[in-house]
Amino acid sequence: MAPGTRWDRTRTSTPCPAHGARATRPRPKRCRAGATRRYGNPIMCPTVPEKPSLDGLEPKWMARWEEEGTYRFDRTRTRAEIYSVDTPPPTVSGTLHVGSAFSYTHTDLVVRFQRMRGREVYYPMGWDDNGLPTERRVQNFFGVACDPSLPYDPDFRPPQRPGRNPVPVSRPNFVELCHRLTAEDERAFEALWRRLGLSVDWSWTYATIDERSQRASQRAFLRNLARGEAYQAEAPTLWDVDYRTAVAQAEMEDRELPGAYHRVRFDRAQGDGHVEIETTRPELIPACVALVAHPDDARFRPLFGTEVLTPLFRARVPVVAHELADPEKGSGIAMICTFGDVTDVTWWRELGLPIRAVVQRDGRLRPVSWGEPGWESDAPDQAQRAYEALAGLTVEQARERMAELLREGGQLQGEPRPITHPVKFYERGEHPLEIVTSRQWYIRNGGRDPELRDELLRLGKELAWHPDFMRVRYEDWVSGLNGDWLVSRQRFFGVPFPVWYPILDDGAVDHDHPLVPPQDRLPVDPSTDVPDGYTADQRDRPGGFTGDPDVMDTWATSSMTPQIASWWEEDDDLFGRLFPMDLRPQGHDIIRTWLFVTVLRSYLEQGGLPWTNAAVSGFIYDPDRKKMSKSKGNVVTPMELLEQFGSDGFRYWAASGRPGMDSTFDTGQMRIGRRLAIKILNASRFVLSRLGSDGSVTAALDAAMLARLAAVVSEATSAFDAYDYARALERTEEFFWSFCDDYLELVKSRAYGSSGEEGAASANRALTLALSTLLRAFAPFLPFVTEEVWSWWPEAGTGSIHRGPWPDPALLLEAAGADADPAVLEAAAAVLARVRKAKTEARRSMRAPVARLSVRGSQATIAALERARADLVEAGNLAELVLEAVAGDSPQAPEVSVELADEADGD
RNA sequence: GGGCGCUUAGCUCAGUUCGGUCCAGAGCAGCUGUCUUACAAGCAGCAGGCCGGGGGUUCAAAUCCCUCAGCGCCCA
Repeated sequence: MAPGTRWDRTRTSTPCPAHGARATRPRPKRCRAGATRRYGNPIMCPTVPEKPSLDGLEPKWMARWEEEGTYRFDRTRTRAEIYSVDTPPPTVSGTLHVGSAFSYTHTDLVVRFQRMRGREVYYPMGWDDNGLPTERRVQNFFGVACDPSLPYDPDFRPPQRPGRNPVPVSRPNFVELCHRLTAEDERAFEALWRRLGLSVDWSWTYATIDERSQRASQRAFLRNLARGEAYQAEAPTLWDVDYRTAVAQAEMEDRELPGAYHRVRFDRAQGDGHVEIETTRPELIPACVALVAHPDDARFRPLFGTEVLTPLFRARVPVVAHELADPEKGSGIAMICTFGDVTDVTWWRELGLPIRAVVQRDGRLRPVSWGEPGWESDAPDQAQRAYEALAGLTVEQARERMAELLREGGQLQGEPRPITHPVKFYERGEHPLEIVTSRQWYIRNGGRDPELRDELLRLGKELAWHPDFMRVRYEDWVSGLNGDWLVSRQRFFGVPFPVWYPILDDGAVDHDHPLVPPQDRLPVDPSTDVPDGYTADQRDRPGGFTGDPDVMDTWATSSMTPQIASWWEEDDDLFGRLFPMDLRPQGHDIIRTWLFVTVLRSYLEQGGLPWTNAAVSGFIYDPDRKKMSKSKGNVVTPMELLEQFGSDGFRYWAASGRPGMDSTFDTGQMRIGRRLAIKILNASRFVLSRLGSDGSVTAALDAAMLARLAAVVSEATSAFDAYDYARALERTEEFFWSFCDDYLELVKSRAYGSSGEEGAASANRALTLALSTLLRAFAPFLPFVTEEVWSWWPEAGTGSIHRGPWPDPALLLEAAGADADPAVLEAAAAVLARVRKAKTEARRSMRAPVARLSVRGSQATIAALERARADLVEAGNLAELVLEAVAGDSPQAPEVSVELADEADGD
């Protein structure tokens, strides 16, 4: 909607809260100040269907919104007018999950509200197709495996159906297959999102592996490098042996696993005696570099500074002291290996121990020559014989074998003692993580830098969290970081590091002087592109260069989505209008990963927050409080639900999940949502199909209803302003049902003209105003049915409800008039309820006539009822209504007595 | 082991900021009626709970404090 059309005028010179501002047949003489009458003469409305239905609404309006560009973003608006959303790009290789549709709906609710409030919404979609999930899916789907040593085959075709053994393919071929499969996945996602009614402007869609994203990711990395925020280091690294890649702290998780304490004897090197340690990883004895005990532990104090001999391998290792050694654990003294766990890394680093690594990157023990430098032994031949039995085995196999060897040598005390203990895993992995030493890229994240950490904590306080308590998770995570962010991944489908290394004349790679491209060359692929000053034939030759073989952690790209979506460094004008963005919606499970790294990158690059609001959605559980998962077989695809309950029904359920709260998967709620949508159709048909003459609001009952509605709108608005869409829906819905059950029943006869033209005009005015208001208040939740009804309006065709203005309580109060009193409606509804009750108890129809209804109540109540007398009489089908005020203030409910007419007289 | 959240009717949940007149609520399911000129996919009514347990503060607690238990998530 361009500025200067309908809604603008609505808000300025000629407010017409009912609908558009353009009146077809204005009757100025009946207009009160500021209220243009729209429907002068009775208009029978041919656009209202005889039998309204929800069927087919989704395809109809999906297509219309696309055609008309309803959700198109107008980039000429200023930053203050724009509401920009950093949509979390869904992982397209993942399953289309009910939980995703749930949380993406939450974003859309807020977005639609903001759009109706007049903000120009920038709501793009992105696809996260970069990374491991895609690689795995491609491997399984096509039956291939990436072998980076192979050359590109331009004629490659994947097997018709995946064979037993994967077909090796080159990296470029593999990447092609990744693109091919993700393109299909993206189509399925887009179809779902459109059907769900997300008001995305699809012309701004991006993918985390597309060229612009790669450029942004590489550009940010080069800038981090130039500022010293990115660095490479040769360091112990968490390593997944199945995926053959390094893993960051954020991707690691603990799992409880059975294990066993092996009590192993180490002989003292000087003099007699021995020391017994307990270990769950005896296979690492050849990697043992020291024994460690707590400095205060009197049992071991005499040993500090002495040496012991490792069993079987007879390597001399020192006994050292460190506070992290737990006197309560095992025998109180532990072996330090390079590396069995993260504590070993700490000890190794802080105690300055040597490295004796045995686990290679495939998770097997590597060959070692005992007696050589680094592998000294008092008995090299014996050590070598023992080790030959282990080399080449996996760590699990080696553990078994080692236990046998120790048992044979008499160095195992007793039998292994089974325990359960937490073991570190890559979150997607199947085997425990190993720790290997390798050269990797890191980005500083405050884990080793208190000043940076404090800045990040400060930003966490600056960010508006919805709900607020989610901030704590961020703060806990930032405070608990103990190392920089490892961003290298030894994978294939990802954004490569834009870096090459010179190869010296002796063939050694000079990692200390990386070659980087100028930023205007980005994106580059160092495996095919050539650094400036070199030629292609110098690749991997002495005196030439070699490309960095790794790709970046997917989070290294995903952390840049605010910059990518805002066209950072690509379109400065646009960036200035979008950044920092207004909203980041996301799940609470990825606060530590996504939200955190995004704040980090934005701080490093822009010096501040990437967005002002973070809205956190909860999870979906099945009714047994179990997390829904594919393995439990309780997953329903979202598309099935949308088809069964309608998109509006599904959205109703999603909208009832309060921000940040986990919700139960509940098709009952979806059915209620669908019923609400049907009710809206029917009530709207009643109001619109027989629009009579429309005047000003003169009846007290009508004014009361509008005043009450104004209060509801105010409440819904402030709830939405606080991102509490669930409360906004609840309040609107509560009003709507009583509007239908009480007000509509009370006003029905008068609207039909039973009490003359003025009464009917007042009723029609109030009805159309209320309907227009309710439709717009429901529009964010139920975009399809509200749009459908909006289109029935006689002047429809001029615009979408979703570009209409959010209801304004002031206009409702103005229409209601100064002396509007909500108590009139309340009192009348309460009395009507008593009449219904009497009829129900007498098992009579609701139409059954009442001979006499008498009400005794306080002055105020009786006065209120008096003002609704005629409506009450007609709604209750009363022959006689006696209202009697009792003196004094009686706060009790009025006494109501109902005398039904004889059955013969009425029905 | 630490942090956070949750626990209200058979089920799903409001209400807890800031204690009192929404304080014990809604919807669903159940039961009983009712074809009413927008809607039987509707409407009306009925019944359902010592607000997780215990203790405390207060004239007054679902609401504030302490404690215990169960469930869930995050982190060690």
